[in-house]
Amino acid sequence: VSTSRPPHTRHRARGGAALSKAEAELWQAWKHASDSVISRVEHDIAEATGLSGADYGVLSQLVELGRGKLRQQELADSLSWHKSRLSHHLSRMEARALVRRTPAKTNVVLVAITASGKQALRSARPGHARSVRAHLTRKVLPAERKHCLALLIRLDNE
Amino acid sequence: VSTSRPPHTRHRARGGAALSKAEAELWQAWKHASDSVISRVEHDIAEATGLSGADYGVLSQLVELGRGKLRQQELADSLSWHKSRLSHHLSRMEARALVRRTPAKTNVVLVAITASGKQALRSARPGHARSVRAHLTRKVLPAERKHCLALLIRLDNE
DNA sequence: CAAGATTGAACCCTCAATCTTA
DNA sequence: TAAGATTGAGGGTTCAATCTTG
Repeated sequence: VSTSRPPHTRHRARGGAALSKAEAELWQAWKHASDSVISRVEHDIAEATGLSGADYGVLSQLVELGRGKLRQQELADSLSWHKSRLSHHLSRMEARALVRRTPAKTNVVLVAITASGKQALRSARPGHARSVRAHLTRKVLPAERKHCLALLIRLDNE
Repeated sequence: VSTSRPPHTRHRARGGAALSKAEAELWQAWKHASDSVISRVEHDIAEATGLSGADYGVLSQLVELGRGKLRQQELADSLSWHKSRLSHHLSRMEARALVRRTPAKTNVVLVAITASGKQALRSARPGHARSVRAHLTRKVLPAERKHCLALLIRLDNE
């Protein structure tokens, strides 16, 4: 009915040969796991505090990387976000008074967490920690932790 | 990444104690890796064929799970998608003639891949396989593959 | 010109409400 | 009522174009 079912793709993985069963399995597992861990944590935070995962990431980078303030571009880099994504997002966060933008020297914009941003972050932290533990760190056994970290870093690079 | 942890938040180490350095490290690595692997693959597919990762997932489930057709609900389950996400997405795909929806017996809608959907999928497959290999499967060493798969499944469950 | 930032259009996803039919 | 599906609103993300200033 459809395209040819790949009959024997097992022995040689040439340029565009179909994924082997093992490869497809790994890919599916990766898609599902990466999707579900992140979205569970984000769901937990949002439910408890009204902050999205993105909001939480912005606020915590501001306090942990800067001491409450960062240049916008530096913030974008630390989050691996496109600058326009950050720009749009900060507009929304600014409207909610979580951050404030102030033009600085030349071409640069400083982003600062506000008092209510700090408050929101403070009250979100415990739940965030609980959620990360429940959905990620508790499920990675101590024995595999180091190895797992190395793999994740390898996957992120290049 | 500076890490001055307020010492006075430590003694209340109930459920919500701040993440340890190791935990935070794992969480950051997870966020970055899961984000970048998926988005690299999606970017590659989109660039080569104009299909999004979501499009590709829908089309391949249709041919691999059904034989070109599936009940909408079943399709949603297999993708772990909310039904409304699938409904919206199918509307867009239907407008591009990649799939066709036909109401069946009772309350059920059958989703079928069209000829051009098959064509699009066929031409996207080799690039998809190359991309998945480049960004995921080749980076997981043979020795760690099995272990990695088990971890991913563990993370997805519960 | 280049770097930093913004904007608007188009697309995507979630949530809650709704429609339809058994 | 319940299951299957749709709809609309509202955020969120990307891309390309634009603005601004050194």
